[in-house]
Amino acid sequence: MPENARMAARTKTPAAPAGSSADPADHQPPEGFLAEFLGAQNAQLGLRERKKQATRNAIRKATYALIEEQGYEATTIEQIARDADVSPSTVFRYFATKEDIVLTDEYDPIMLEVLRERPAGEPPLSSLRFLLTEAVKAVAAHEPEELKQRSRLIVEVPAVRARMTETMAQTSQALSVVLAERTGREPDDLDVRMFTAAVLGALREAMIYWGEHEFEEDLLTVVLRTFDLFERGLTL
Amino acid sequence: MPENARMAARTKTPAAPAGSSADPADHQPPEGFLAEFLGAQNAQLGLRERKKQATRNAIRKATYALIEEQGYEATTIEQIARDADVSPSTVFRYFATKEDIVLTDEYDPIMLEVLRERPAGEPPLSSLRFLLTEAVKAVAAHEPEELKQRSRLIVEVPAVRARMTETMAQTSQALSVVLAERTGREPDDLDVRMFTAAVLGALREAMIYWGEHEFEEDLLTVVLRTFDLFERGLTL
DNA sequence: GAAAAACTTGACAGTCACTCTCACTTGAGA
DNA sequence: TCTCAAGTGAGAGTGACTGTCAAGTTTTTC
Repeated sequence: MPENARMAARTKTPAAPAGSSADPADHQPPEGFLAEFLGAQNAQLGLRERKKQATRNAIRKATYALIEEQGYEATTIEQIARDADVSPSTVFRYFATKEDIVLTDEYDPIMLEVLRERPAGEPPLSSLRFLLTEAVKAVAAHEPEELKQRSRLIVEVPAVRARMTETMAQTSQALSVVLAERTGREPDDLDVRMFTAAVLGALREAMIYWGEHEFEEDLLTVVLRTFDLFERGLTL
Repeated sequence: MPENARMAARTKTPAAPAGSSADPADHQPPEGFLAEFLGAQNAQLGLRERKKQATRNAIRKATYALIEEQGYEATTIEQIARDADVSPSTVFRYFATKEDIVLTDEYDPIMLEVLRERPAGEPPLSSLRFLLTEAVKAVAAHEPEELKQRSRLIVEVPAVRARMTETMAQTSQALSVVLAERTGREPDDLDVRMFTAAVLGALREAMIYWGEHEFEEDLLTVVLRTFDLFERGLTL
């Protein structure tokens, strides 16, 4: 069920055959290298860990289905638990809040890793541009439907939006630490923190805009516009 | 985390008469013109309205006192209601969420008014700089203790921080509309929205930084640093 | 391969923010 | 003074979330 999506991501790259890599991976990795990290993980994991993954996915899948059918507010944890064949306690063991069931993704640690490996002199803004456009590409390719449903919820349900903002703020913090390191500053340098917060704040807005406008444009396009604006020094 | 899908329900805020600044009740010190608006309001209001103000203040006061003494989480609505001499129902009539009791301020409509009256050609960034530094000055002068306690809560209590972020996002939206108007764009122009979101995102970070560092610097100083960063084109 | 250790789960009871309804009171205006 | 709208308290929910404990299940150890 949920595994197929995961497996598909692992073996995918439908455009370019996996075995014979036509491109010698210069600095522009093939479509969504981020996604590969994900699949690579549950290769040879213990039974316990695999079961956990399955439960997690079952909960998320049940949640998305229920919300699709009856809306966010009307969907209770009890219903989710029933449909996912677990107890309500278990749902809360996997997700701290109801919003998290919808929002949680696990790209963060990967992004940090990738950020650390960017060329030494690269300007922070360029690093972020690379990171975030790649992330968007990966998500858009990996789970396009979830992405839209999630955006819809972010626009419509204040609690979900608030929770997303909070997780973005956490991401911002983590990115700041690495950026500070890369530019030789204290880990909690105010300028770096404000810079990162500004970028992520603008991206949040871009994402909401995208959802409000019924996904007319590509999300990637909107994100690129964000970075263009920053590259112009944020002059209006 | 509780669901706060309501909000917006409250906020009546009288429509700030633009020219009628002839206030007979002038018991408020003239620091920061923003503060004046506030005092001017409950001058000659009906008994009903004055009672409402009193109730509102009683609730806030009780809340701050209880939190001071036993912490945010440990403070329940029931306790607040008891101390403020009202029923729990009434507390919720005045504040949509528990967080709002701590956060609510009514500067927003004033800021919009002031923004509209800024000189025509002024660059958006300068307008925002003026607005927000004035707002900070006003709050710092008007209720310095609340400001600190609030900042402490914002740093320590995720729910409060999330709620503040959400209200800042609303402010951002409102400011964007006016800024768009002033620069001759569509009301929901993406660039303007991203710009405003970036500025407010950075300010949020600055405020948290200020709280995390035990208020070593002036809040105003930190805010000015934010605008300086933007004026330098956000180059790190 | 069995027993111990470590982890995961469901059941259950409880707390608390928040909603809704309804009868009652109080201030405003005629 | 009378009338009506607005504000209030009481009370009965709902549902997210927490904590605890006994009963499984997987992993580790000998």
